[in-house]
Amino acid sequence: MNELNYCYKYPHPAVTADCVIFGFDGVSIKILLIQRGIEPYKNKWALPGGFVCIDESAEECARRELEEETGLKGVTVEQFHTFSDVERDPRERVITVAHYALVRLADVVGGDDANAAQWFSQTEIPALAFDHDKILQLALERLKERICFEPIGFELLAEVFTMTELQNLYEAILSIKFDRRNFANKMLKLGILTEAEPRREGTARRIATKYKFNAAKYAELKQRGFRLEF
Amino acid sequence: MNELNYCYKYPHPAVTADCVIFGFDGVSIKILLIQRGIEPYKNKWALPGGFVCIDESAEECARRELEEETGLKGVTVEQFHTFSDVERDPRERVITVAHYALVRLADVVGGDDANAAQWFSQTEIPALAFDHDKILQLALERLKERICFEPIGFELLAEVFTMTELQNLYEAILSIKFDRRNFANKMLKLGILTEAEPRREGTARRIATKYKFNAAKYAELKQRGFRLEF
DNA sequence: ACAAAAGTGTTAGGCCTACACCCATGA
DNA sequence: TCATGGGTGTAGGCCTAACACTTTTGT
Repeated sequence: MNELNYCYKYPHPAVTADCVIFGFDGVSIKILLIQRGIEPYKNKWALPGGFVCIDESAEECARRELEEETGLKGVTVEQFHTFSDVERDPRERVITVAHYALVRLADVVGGDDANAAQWFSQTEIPALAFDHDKILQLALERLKERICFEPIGFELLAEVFTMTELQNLYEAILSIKFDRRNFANKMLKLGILTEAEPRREGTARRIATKYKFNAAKYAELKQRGFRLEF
Repeated sequence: MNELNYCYKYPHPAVTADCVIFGFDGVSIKILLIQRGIEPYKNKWALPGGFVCIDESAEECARRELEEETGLKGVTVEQFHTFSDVERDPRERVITVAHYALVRLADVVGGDDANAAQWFSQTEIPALAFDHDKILQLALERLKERICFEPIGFELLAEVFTMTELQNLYEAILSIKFDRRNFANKMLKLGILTEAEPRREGTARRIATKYKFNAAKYAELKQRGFRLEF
């Protein structure tokens, strides 16, 4: 079963799909890495991902590999760049379609098989296999750009969250501090948040108002040509 | 020379790089297509592009194919999406890294060999080979998004242009009408335009002021964290 | 002379930013 | 009681959008 059974008239590159998975712990952005069990780069940390099968799209591959390697199921991944430099992989020519996804930290079941999947803060990231450092850097840039124009941040928070949590998230991603009142005003004015529970009257002044992301309202606004900007 | 000399343990897809080339004739956006000389889809119109060689990146391939098929040299192309659906090509599994570029219409020398390269308005686009309709649609969307945040429009105009020409370009891409004065104010306030020639005094009131894009100033502003928005 | 293009300013409303004090809770 | 976090409003500046008339030139 080690034979070279698949033959072509011209050389073909191999194609992989890799995933940059972002999480948020309330303070900083985290990235999910796996430790490689095989050569090359054995024992090095790397982005989850693997070879695209002949009967699946890159996105399907990314989701499949993500589940196999980290236990994450049903994650919405989005491709952001294809890395096609010639010398990316010592074994053979490999082109990678890189994806990113935002997940709630709590959803990661932890390495359900031997694969060590682990969350890292941006400051703790070890040297990565292949050109995964480069892929990660670009993913971070895209995340910053994206969160200004699409309500992707909510995917990182619990379904119900406080304004402070949301602000912390924006501040962590963009590395900017916002004024508390201005942030809340701006965010509420967008009209895509709903108060999750009726505020309690009288007594509880200290308990923060809880919000939910209102996906239906966002979809409606977007259809009308509304452009989110932050 | 028809032998299958390149063999792998697992099946490999072929990878192509295709280009959506935009031009502007002063009124509408144009797209450069080539007529295919070979099967499949022989005689159909298609995006310029071709198979990525084993020793070149997707971007290098896009530029090479562009020159071979349309005579356009030294164009800056940018990838915008990778199309990896399984049934894209009847011959074999083909994954395409799609690129776009903006060029001045005048720069296209015209089909320098037998390849018929021709500009089409959006409304005249014929049925395209493969899934190139889909690729083109996405490129148009990206162009719209992009022009709001990056000064890419200038690549479509002559080096020196009038405010009206620039406005026509924005209106053509975004399908929006702007107020003449507001458009000019907003654009000038960005600080990335330079008057190209000193205005003539006295006599010529009717002759429009000519501008140039000031790339140096834009680079400087951008480095300071300035974000272009339109 | 007529049509087409270009030059020119103002106003009102909305949005952004910066900023300070009080109250409730938990340690 | 003290530190922390949350709730709340305003004023000034800037940007935006809406809007009309005049001049020049080419036909």
